[in-house]
Amino acid sequence: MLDEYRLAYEIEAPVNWCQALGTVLANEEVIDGKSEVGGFPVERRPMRQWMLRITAYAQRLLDGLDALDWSESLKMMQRNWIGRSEGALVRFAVANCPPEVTVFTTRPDTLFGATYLVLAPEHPLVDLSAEQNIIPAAWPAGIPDRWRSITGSPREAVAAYQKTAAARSERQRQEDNAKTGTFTGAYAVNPVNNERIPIFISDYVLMGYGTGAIMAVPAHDQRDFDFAHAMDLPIRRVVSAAADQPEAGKLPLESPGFSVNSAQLNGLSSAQAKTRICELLEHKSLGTRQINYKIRDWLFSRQRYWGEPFPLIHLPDGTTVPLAESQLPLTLPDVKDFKPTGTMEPPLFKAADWHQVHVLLDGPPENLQARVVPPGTPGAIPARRELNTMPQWAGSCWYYLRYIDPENTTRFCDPEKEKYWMAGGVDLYVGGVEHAVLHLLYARFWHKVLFDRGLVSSEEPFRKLVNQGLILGEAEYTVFALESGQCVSLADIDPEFSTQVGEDGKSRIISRHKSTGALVVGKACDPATVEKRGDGFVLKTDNSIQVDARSFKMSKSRGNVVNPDDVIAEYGADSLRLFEMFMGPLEQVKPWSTAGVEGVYRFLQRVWRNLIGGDDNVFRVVRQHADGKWTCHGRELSAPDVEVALRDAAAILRPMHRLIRKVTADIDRLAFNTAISAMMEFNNALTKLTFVPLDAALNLLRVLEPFAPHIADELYHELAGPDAGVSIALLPWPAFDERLCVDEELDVPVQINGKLVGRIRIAATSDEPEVFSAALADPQVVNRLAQRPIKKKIYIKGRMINLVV
RNA sequence: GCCCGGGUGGCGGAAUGGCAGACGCUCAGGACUUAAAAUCCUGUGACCGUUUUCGGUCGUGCGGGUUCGAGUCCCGCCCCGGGCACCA
Repeated sequence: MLDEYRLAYEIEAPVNWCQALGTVLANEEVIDGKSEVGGFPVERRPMRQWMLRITAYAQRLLDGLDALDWSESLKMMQRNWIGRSEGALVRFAVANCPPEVTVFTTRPDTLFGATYLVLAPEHPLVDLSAEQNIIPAAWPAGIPDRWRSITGSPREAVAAYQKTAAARSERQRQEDNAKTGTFTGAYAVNPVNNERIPIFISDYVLMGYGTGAIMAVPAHDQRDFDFAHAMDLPIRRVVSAAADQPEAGKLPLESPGFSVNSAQLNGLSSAQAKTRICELLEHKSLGTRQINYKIRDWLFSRQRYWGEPFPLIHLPDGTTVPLAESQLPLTLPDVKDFKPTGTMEPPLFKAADWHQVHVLLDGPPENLQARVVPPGTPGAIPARRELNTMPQWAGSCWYYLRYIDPENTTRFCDPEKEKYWMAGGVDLYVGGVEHAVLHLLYARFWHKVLFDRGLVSSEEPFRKLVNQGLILGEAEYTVFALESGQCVSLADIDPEFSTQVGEDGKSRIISRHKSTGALVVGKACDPATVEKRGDGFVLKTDNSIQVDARSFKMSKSRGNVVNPDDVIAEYGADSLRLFEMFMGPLEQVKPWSTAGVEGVYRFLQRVWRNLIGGDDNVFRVVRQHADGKWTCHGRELSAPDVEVALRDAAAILRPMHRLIRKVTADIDRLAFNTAISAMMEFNNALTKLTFVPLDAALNLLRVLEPFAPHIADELYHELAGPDAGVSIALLPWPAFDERLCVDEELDVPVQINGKLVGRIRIAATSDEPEVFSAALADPQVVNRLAQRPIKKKIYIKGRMINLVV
């Protein structure tokens, strides 16, 4: 319960029904009138469904974003979805008719410019079957013809328009911005100047937002402006862009300015006028300040088998009570057929022996619980289980909490463990941006509910969030051709491509020839047949033909899907994993490259060969024992070999410390690609050695382990033998010595006036005067200076010398 | 239209205001091989000159600016990707 309202409630309302999926969907799961999963058409249908009152948390979901370490774009998506807007409710009396029309406006300062009202076609005050509607029996005298959509009575005109509007899907409404509507025959009275203004209905006003009614200010709103033009309605300027001229700024002027033609508001800035008019309206009880949100309640039931069943029992008297706690958790029944029924009934409807039950009611009247008992139990009444199930988001709203304490049988999670792991939210959460207004919004909502009930210690679930970039399909080159087969340059076709799915199920890119308008069809071409020319790519055989080069989102119809199982089968899971991290920055969108996987696969093979030898079984890892003896694969090294081993150990010492430092720092900043480069460089250095010191080998494996765990552990066991322990993953992370990360001698570049002229070799310990004298002694530098006097000397320690002449 | 993110070789990308192009892919040449694959070595931003080992000029989407020094900071554009959009 929240403010006397249940957080979960059942309501009969128009919902998003998707026939292809056989279920209803939440608003968040519908994109441009199609299902988010699969892209199937979605229609509005009235159904009785469960809702969660996420709107009650709208403001807190908005406020909570500020402190989160999430990308600005992701926060923006949530802010847009929640859609807070500040404004006022204003009540308009209807002439000769008892009901009032209440409108929501974010621009109450333009009230004097309201020259008509518009109601959504579904608005209750124009519902012809309702007792209290505002439609008069006959048209008022002298109205223009174009105000009426059809000849006939106002009731007929309204009914006709409602019918056309209902036939247009939301998608059609969005695509067609032309303004249509009809006069209702009724007039409203503008409360600030008592002017009689006509009331229209039009589908540019949506029933689902605000009050479903607007005051139209055509001078300061593009949509109202368009409608006023279509209906020949008066346009009255009430805002000027400049304080000192009454007519500044072209109409429609939507940006704030200074009030004009607005009686007591004249001269005020739009912001001041808003405050003043709200005070006035509130004083006269004509309106109130109001904050509106776009977000709607969350439709939480689905007609699917695979989902958590609701622990609810419907009683014969029509009431619904929770299942007895002793009978939780409620699990799905075993069924043979779990497919959608093809009707609007959920699949569980078919499990009659599961949902038809007998129950006993326990507990106080305001908190009844239903306990399922065998039929024939004295006092038992017949009842029915809830047939809908929860959406897939239900589990993802709390799994991160359950992971903390998965074996707990009495609570969802031990409070002590919750405090330890969740202090301030999950430390780092990595996920796709496609969850922006789905999982990431829902989970925040649940978490706040749990917080309010004292069940979790933080108000937000995910403190830091990183969106990994989408992996696109392999780069493709597309050449366009006419139906005759003649190739057309990219420059000669309309840059707006569209995609068409052919009879074979494959999609093709099509466009039109710029001058002739003829159809051109895109066709993939081999990368070997194109070359770079200027900003783009052209055919090698005909340089006048430009081709399109880009990567596309993987999709079945395009046929560019890469299945990770196939990659694993060919290169192994380590290679796949490693390559995904090597491709580039985590958050960036990047194209797939099978040749690239080959590259990291070769790297792993080189590591293997460096450490335990290849087919030739030449073992190279050497270890020094406590008694000073050196062995390689159990054999003692000869004296000359010991010399070599000592030299190799000295050569690899500093690179090894640098490797550990680099990987440690890069993991911290999630720069996995550069961490892997560092390992590759180190491994290349190992290749040049005759003998690989054991600690260099083990440290490489230890830092490689998080990236390629299987091969790292395998090699570790090979090298460490019986002392290996369970896994390299359990060994502590290696330490590095900052002093051993710097070479004893450095090459420092020398610039004259910012231009590179040479480089000098200095000891790492050299101070500034020593460096300058070394630089000025360098023949190359002396030559380039050509006797010119030095005005300024700049030395950036260990990195750069710049001499200004 | 509004709001984010991004433009660096043939490609993916690297670079606390300090040697642009690390690392990998691709391609070319060489070694090994009867041969091929695999592997190893060398080269691989563009242009120009000596045509050798070398030297020069230009170069991080475009145009300006700050600075001894700019891929990096500032101002103005262009292009690409993503999100939102009849929400009053």
